[in-house]
Amino acid sequence: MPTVLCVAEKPSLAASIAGFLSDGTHKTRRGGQDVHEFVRVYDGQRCDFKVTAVCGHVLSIDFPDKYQDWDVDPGALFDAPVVKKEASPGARVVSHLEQEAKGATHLVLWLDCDREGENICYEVVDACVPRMRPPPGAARDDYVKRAKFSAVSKESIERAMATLGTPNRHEAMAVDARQELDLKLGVAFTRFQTRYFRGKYAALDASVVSYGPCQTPTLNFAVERHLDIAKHVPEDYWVLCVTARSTETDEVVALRWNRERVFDRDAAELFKRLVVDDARANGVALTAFTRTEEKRPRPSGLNTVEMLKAASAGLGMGAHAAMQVAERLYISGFISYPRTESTAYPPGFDLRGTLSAQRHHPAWGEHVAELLDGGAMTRPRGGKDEGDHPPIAPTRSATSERVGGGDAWRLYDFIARHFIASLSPDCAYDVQRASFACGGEGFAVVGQSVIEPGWTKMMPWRAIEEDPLPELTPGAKLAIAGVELTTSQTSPPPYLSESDLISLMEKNGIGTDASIPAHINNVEKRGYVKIGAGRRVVPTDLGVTLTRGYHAIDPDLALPSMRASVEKQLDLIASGEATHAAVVAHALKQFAAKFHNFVANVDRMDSLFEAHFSPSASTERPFSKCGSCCRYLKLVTTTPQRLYCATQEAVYDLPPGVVKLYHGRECVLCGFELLLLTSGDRTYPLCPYCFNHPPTGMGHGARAPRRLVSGCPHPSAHPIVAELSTGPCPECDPDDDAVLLVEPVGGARHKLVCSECTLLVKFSEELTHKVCATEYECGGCGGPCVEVTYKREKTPLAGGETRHVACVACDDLLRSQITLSRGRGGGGRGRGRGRGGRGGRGGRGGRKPASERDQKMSFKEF
DNA sequence: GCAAGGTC
Repeated sequence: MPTVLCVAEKPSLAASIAGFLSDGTHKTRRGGQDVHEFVRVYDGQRCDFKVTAVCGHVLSIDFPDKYQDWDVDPGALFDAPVVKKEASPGARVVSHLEQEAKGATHLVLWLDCDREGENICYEVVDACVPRMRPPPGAARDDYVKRAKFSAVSKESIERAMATLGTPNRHEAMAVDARQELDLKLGVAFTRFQTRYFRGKYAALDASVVSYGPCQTPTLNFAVERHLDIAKHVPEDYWVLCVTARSTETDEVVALRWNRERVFDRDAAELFKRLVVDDARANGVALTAFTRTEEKRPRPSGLNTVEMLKAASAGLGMGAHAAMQVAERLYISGFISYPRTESTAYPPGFDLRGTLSAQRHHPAWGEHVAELLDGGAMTRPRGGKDEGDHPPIAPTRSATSERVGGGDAWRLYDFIARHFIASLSPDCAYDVQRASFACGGEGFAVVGQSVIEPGWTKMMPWRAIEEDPLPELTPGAKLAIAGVELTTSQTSPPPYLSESDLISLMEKNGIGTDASIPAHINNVEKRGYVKIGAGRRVVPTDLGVTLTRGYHAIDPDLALPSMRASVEKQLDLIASGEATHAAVVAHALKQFAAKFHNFVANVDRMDSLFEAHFSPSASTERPFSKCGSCCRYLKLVTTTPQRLYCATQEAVYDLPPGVVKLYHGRECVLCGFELLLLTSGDRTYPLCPYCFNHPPTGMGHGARAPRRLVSGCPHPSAHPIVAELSTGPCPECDPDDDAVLLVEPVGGARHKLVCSECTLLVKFSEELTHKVCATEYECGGCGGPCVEVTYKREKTPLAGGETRHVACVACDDLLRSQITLSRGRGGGGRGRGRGRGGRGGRGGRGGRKPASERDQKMSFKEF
């Protein structure tokens, strides 16, 4: 008799399928993998049927042995071959398939109907076909068939059996491509990072510094929130709290201010006065009062992701742990298959039967009986049937003792309550909304009272809070009971909850319902995050440092968008629009380029690591203010010297030289505290942010912003330079945009230095107190004037006057007091720019760049 | 020692 071998993706499915196809007459041969046997007509003749299963993927991809050595250049992995090996050799799945395929005439593939299932089809085919004995002359497509089912129900399985097709090679190839790309990208980066950082930082106690296209974006979500918290600057705000008393019932209600809050104290006090005055004279006017019946809809069916979110947020169970508990409940027969994307039950699902099983439960049996007998039972709301498995439901009634108490009971309790709730009526409640006006300000208050609790009886934590408003008549006046101005500060957002993280991952296509818990577990295991109180995900120093590093080198490495773009390319393979080879080659080329760029610029991540993991971290001291978070930057004095923002994990390189604070002055562009850089015998203003991120639009036309000579790297067009500028350097080529600057040194300010050449213009040290740039133009030559302040006792001006505004080129007095010389100049130019920090900030301030002023003057005129 | 995806 011909033999039909059926292979499902998991043992539970094999049992269900055998049950449906044999009408329960199958016999089960137990073993490592169960085989269910029966006789049934196939293709017009009676056949022996054998239904068995694999356990997910049979094979898994890896590098050949010679690439297992970590001494191999990780960059070479992108071009390395890949091999498929048995996924779990201990399970002996391949030999089981070979054994059962021996002599079989037909193979029917019952793998899950998704891309991964399509790929497993071919893994099964490769193991089985060589051992089969197909009918003579039959083509492969005639004896290897794919069953496509949209639900695990008798109808759907029978329909699949009647409409067998062939496996989809394109979809399988898309999975092959994903496997190869994930492997190469992940392993190359992981090996490189691990070796690089572990060798370098003794304080880093991580055995593996892993990278992965899913785990890294997962970490990135947690770090993004961490940085939002770190850069939060508390802001004072004021809230007008008004309580009114109903003159009819004497009840007091607290009104909510329509402005909610204001950030200006004077404004808040003004509003308060207006309200107090009007309230005293006229009371509070009720401008509107409405009453509406609203519904809180019952839940739809429970899928895996929703279950994990609820377990984490409501039960305090980690996603990974919850999944393990769910699996145990499933194996023990208490709940249905816990891995599903569907939130709607398939048409044939026996909802009433499943509910009936709970009729005598001590905790909720009464409610269930009401639903069943009182005709109140409904279908779950909306939802989507993804065709994989029905939503998660209890399969039999159980008590805490029966399931083993603890987490198993808490999860079972939740699943059962959710299921019963989804079949219960919606919750109906009455909402009362009242609007008030007083002193030109609007106020509102909302109350609610339950009409019919419906499903919330089963899930009391989601019940409507009873909080009705007193009966109010529109047009009524209320007496004021109190007006108070309360002040508070804005607070940062909380750390991401695990439940939020799961939502973000799902929304951004990071991982699947089955792998999301694994990724979260991964980043925790690797020491990138810690799960804090309330299951909030708090990144560690290592996690923050790595993520900030990726952002400094190539943000794509950490952002979820990279995964999304790869998925798009894989879709092209699945739809047959592109070949596996073309897509893999293209993506590998991109990845390899990213890898080499990462290696070339890894020192940017290094700077961040040093701050946390090297002994030099202790030598940092608070120095100048960060314009971004308003906290102090730390000056790291080890070469190359740099400023480090601990709250934002940003590093700002500084050029060589001695840095000092510039009288607490701030850069008008970015708000960073300005520094004075002394290099050689000159001192220049320096903005640490603009030095690393030269302001755009501050250059001259298409030319990049220039940097000043003698070690000062600041763009000459920057407003702080313009502020000190006294006009073009008379010695330099006008095209060089060289400007004479007042040397910004505290105390004796009596030198002008050229921004490009080594020219020094010194005012008499004996007479001069200080020299400043001004906006005045010289009446003679049209050039800028300087303001000279003479020492009181030495002033050459009549009447003891000390201020003298004049032009250095035209004014005889000034010309007699200056000497020109050549300075030593400073060191070389600053190091490369563009490390750490954030993108540029908008805003343009200060005066016109010095070079734009229409000024012609030659040295001879001096 | 390394990824992500199945599943137990």
